[in-house]
Amino acid sequence: MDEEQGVIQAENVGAKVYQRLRLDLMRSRFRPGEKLKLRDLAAGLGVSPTPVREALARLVSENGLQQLDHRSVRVPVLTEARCREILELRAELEGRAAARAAEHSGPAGAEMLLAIHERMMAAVRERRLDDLLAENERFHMTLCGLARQPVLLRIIEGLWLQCGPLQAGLTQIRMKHPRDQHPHLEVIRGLREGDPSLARLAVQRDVSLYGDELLRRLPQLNGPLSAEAPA
Amino acid sequence: MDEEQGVIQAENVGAKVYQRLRLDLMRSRFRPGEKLKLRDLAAGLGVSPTPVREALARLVSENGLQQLDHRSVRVPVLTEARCREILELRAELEGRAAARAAEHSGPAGAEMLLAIHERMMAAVRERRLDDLLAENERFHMTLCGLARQPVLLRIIEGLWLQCGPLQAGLTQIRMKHPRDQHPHLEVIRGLREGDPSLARLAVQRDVSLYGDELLRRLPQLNGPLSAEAPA
DNA sequence: GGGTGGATTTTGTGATAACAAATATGACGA
DNA sequence: TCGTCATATTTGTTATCACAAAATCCACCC
Repeated sequence: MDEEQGVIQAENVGAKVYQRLRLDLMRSRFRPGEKLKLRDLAAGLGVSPTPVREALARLVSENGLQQLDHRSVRVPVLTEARCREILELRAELEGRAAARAAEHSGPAGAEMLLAIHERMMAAVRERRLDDLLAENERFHMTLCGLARQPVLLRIIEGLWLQCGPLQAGLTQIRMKHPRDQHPHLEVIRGLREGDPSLARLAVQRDVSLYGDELLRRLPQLNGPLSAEAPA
Repeated sequence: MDEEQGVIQAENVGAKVYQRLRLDLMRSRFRPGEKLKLRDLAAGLGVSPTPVREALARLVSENGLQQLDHRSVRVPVLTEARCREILELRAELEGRAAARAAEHSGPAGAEMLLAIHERMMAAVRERRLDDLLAENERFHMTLCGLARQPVLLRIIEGLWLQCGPLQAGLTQIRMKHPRDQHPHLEVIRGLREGDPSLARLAVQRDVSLYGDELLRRLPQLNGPLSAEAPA
């Protein structure tokens, strides 16, 4: 059940289901608008509805899922305003985390991030799109973890969770910057040189650059499924 | 079950229990370190353990409660570092919300806040300490609501939830600023005059002024109960 | 009298079952 | 052929139950 995603030290079934669904949402393994059915999920995971219900309740209260009509839940369909708000907050808060990371994480952190980034670029070259999304998520979460601010990290994870379903759009983006000027590399340089404001600006550039592209594609990312719902 | 706290439009029992516990935590109705027992809560609310368990799981995933040993949960006992982090983030994010509120909420918002603040001061004079805490919470949440940024509001609520148990310390603080220079009044002036940076600075002053006092008292706020746990 | 070992009780976990509401299905009639 | 109403199925909700692990208690022994 834990595949490649590192150790999950959840003991009870409810927490396991929660972490599994949460990570799947952050890595865009569900499509916006998709309705989640209790018994289907439970059967798929080989557990009873009770712990699944617990997991869904947790995700709803983090806005990782939307409560539809007091009965069913679905993967969020974001309005443009909400999506913009999330991206603004991500830029602000991930920037803050990156600056803090640059202050007191040595070059060790930079090397860790570089390894992740290179795995991500390999995934791009080889068209392994799921891995691309997973490595990108890992890059950002690792960076924010280096800030050693657990409350901030948790908030940022929550923001990723909320815009997770749209991250799939990243796989459609052909960015025009040359390979050796990817914002991630500037972030890494900021950490390596202990330059907080460089790190902050680079992260903000990454988020807003790709965020703007996602915003442009938002209708088509939501589209196929938001049309499916009312039909 | 809904007392004075405004309309709660939760339909299912689990959500009702969740909202009840959440608001009680934000308003410091529980003491740090207190262990929450499933069957006791259920009996007290006249429901079965199942929905209570759902509510507790939601609160744990928002860090409004701490998972003790993979079995029991307790009201958080905050370290100084964590408390400081929460207060820093509150200053930043509530400041951001206040600035946004000043930009596009007219004097109507200012009057609403003034009414809440005056109820709060009345509660101070008459030593109604629970009401003091409730009105203070209402002031901050109403202010942040005026920013019309639901994602940001939710994050700030989460931060209040996490430091809620410590807010009880506010009742012990005799602040030295004259009555007509309370930071809340400056916030209101910022809104009334449409001055975002005044509103931001005033909120930040409020949070850090009272936050510093709470930090000084943190050991004694945690103390009685964190001593209770190991004994 | 104090400490240790076992039994009892407490407490959380998760599956099942009973219920209710909503949705889907299908037949009948216009 | 299409709409409508009744029925059947699906689906979420919550209480109950069975179980396991932890904590408590009590007796017994040193």
